[in-house]
Amino acid sequence: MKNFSRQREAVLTALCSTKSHPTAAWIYEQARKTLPNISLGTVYRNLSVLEREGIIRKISVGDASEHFDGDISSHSHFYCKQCEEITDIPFDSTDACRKVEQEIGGCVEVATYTFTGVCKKCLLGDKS
Amino acid sequence: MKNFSRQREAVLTALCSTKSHPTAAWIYEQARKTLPNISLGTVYRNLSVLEREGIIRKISVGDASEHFDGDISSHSHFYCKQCEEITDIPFDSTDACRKVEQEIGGCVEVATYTFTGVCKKCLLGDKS
DNA sequence: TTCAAAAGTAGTAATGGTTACTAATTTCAT
DNA sequence: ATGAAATTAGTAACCATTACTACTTTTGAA
Repeated sequence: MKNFSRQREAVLTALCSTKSHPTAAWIYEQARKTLPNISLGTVYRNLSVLEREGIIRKISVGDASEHFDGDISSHSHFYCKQCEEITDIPFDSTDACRKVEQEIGGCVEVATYTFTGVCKKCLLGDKS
Repeated sequence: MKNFSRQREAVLTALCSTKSHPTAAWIYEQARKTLPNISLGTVYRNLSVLEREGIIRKISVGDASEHFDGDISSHSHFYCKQCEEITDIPFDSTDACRKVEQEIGGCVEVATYTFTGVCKKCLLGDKS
């Protein structure tokens, strides 16, 4: 375990405290509760470092901003385009990664499965 | 087949003329060859309309800008983070979509599988 | 045909997420 | 301790995308 700065620790702690796949802005707000002077740039830089180190993951669902995930185990995501929530799906992609590596003769580091649609809650609650 | 405006037609033609999963900027440059006065905003608006209609698809690989795909058949993508090229993988997700729908009790409209890593060309050409 | 409503457009301004920069602070190996 | 390397707060800049506006084109019913 590396010796993280207080700021990096706060960013990681905030991210790992939730399953909501938050944005940098959300993590910034959380981290400010323990480090009121932390800056947004620091949050972005540490998220970038943590992702490069393979400690966290970045998720792009197609909306305005990037989301992050403290859970790096192989799983997938469902994005509800109505309520904009991202939920985990227990769908492993490890086998597919090996297959794709053979297919392309390259090296696959990360697989991102994103299912987009409308969640149960929104389907029921919304008469549109 | 709808009756598209010349601009919308040019955007769709440009996108369908390549397998490179281009950005809005690239499509804009292509469309300008036939419609020199087309504006970037028009390209964005038409891409957005075409996507909403299900005629094209938007792809987020995690880099700075969105990419688009004129091929809406079910397939996956490999993104080389070194040369930043996006290539097609013949990996169907239809069955997985049905599974996920049962899993969450919602409705899945699109599945995006993105494999990220380093492609064969970059692995061989680069001694890093 | 005619003409008003609807749809689409070019050009430009504004937005907002993210990155870059700078001077100051902290960390850490010697 | 001490100097180099890493990190930070704060702010400015970047740039992909969206919003806005006045104008043009299309459409469809009378």
